Amino acid sequence: MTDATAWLDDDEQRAWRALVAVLLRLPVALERQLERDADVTHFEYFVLALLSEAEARTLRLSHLAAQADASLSRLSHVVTRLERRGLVRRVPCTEERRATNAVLTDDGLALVVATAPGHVAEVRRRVFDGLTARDVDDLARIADRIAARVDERTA
Amino acid sequence: MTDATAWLDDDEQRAWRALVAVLLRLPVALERQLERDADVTHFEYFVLALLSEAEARTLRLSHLAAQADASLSRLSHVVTRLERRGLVRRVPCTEERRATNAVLTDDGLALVVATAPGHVAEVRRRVFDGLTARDVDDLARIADRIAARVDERTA
DNA sequence: GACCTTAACTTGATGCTTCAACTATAGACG
DNA sequence: CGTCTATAGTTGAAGCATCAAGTTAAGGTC
Repeated sequence: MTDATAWLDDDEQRAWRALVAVLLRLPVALERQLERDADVTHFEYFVLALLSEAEARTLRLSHLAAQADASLSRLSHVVTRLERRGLVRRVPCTEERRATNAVLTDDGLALVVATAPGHVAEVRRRVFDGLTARDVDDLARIADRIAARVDERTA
Repeated sequence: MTDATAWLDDDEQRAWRALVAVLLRLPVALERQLERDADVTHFEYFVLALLSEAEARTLRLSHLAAQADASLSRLSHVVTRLERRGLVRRVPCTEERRATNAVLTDDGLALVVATAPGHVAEVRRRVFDGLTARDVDDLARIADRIAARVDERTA
C-alpha cells in the first residue's frame, strides 16, 4: 500500500479506530431502543421532537428539513409516514401558498412525551455515564472542531 | 421507564449536539468522497480493504462479517455485488465445506491501491487536520469509553 | 447410524434514503 | 404585464440494509 499522502500515525490510528466504532455502533444502539420502545426511527423521533418544541407544535416542512439536517424529499416521505400513523398533520400555509406546515397531533405529542425519558436514559447510559466532567468538555470541543471541517467545501 | 431520569445538563447538551452533528455528517462526507472517486460504498471499500490486508487476499465470509461489524446477510449481498463487478471472487472452502472464501481479484486490489490515498486524505482533512495532538489523545480516550458502553447489553 | 442442534451461508421481501423529474407559487426586472 | 428564475414541496424509481426463512454441512449423543 504505497502512497505519497501521509498515512495516520499510531496515535491517530488509535483515535480513528475508536471513532469509527462509535460512528458505526452508537447510532445503531439508539435506533434499536427507539424502534423497540416506540416503533419509530431515530429520525422520525427527531422530527416529532422538533415539532413538540416548536411554536404551536407547527413548522414548515422546509424549516423542519433544515433543523433536522435532511433533504426536503426525505422529510416529505417521513411526514407522509407519520401522517398515516396519525402523529402529524399537513396543513397548507395560508401566507405562503407554496408552503406546507407540519403540525404535531395530540397522539404525536403523547408519543414524544412517553418516549423522551427512555431516549434520554439511553443516551445517558451509552454516552455520558462513562464520561467524566472533563471528558464531556473535551468531547464538545473536539466534536465541534470535527463538525466544522466536515461542513467545509472540499478544496 | 420512570420520568425521574435526569435530563442532560448544559455542558452535556453542548457535547451531545456536537457529537450528533459528527455522527450525522462525517459518514456522509466519507461516503461521498468514495462514491465520487471510486464508485464504491464506504462499506464496500472497507470490505475490499480488509481483504487486501488478509493472507492471500482471502477471508471467510463469516470472518469478514465479524471484522466489518456486519451481519452475514449484509456481507453476502455486498460480496454478490462486488463479485458482479469482478472485484472479488467466491471460492468454496475445502476444509470446511459449509464455508465460503472471498478472494480479492487483481482488479479489486488495484481499486484499493488507487483509492486508499484519497480516502486517507479525506479522513485527514475532515478529522485530524483540525485537531491538536492533545485532541487526538482525548478523542481516543473518549471514543473508547463510549464504544465500551455501546456494546454493553442493556440492563 | 438416526437424530438434534448449531454454524455458515443464501435469498426474497420490506423499508428507508437518495436522486431526478415534476408541479406550483413567489419575486424580480425589463 | 409577461417572462425568468428561485423556492417549496411531491412523487416514483433505484439502491442498500435488515429481517425472516430456507439450505447445506458439521458435531455431538444415544
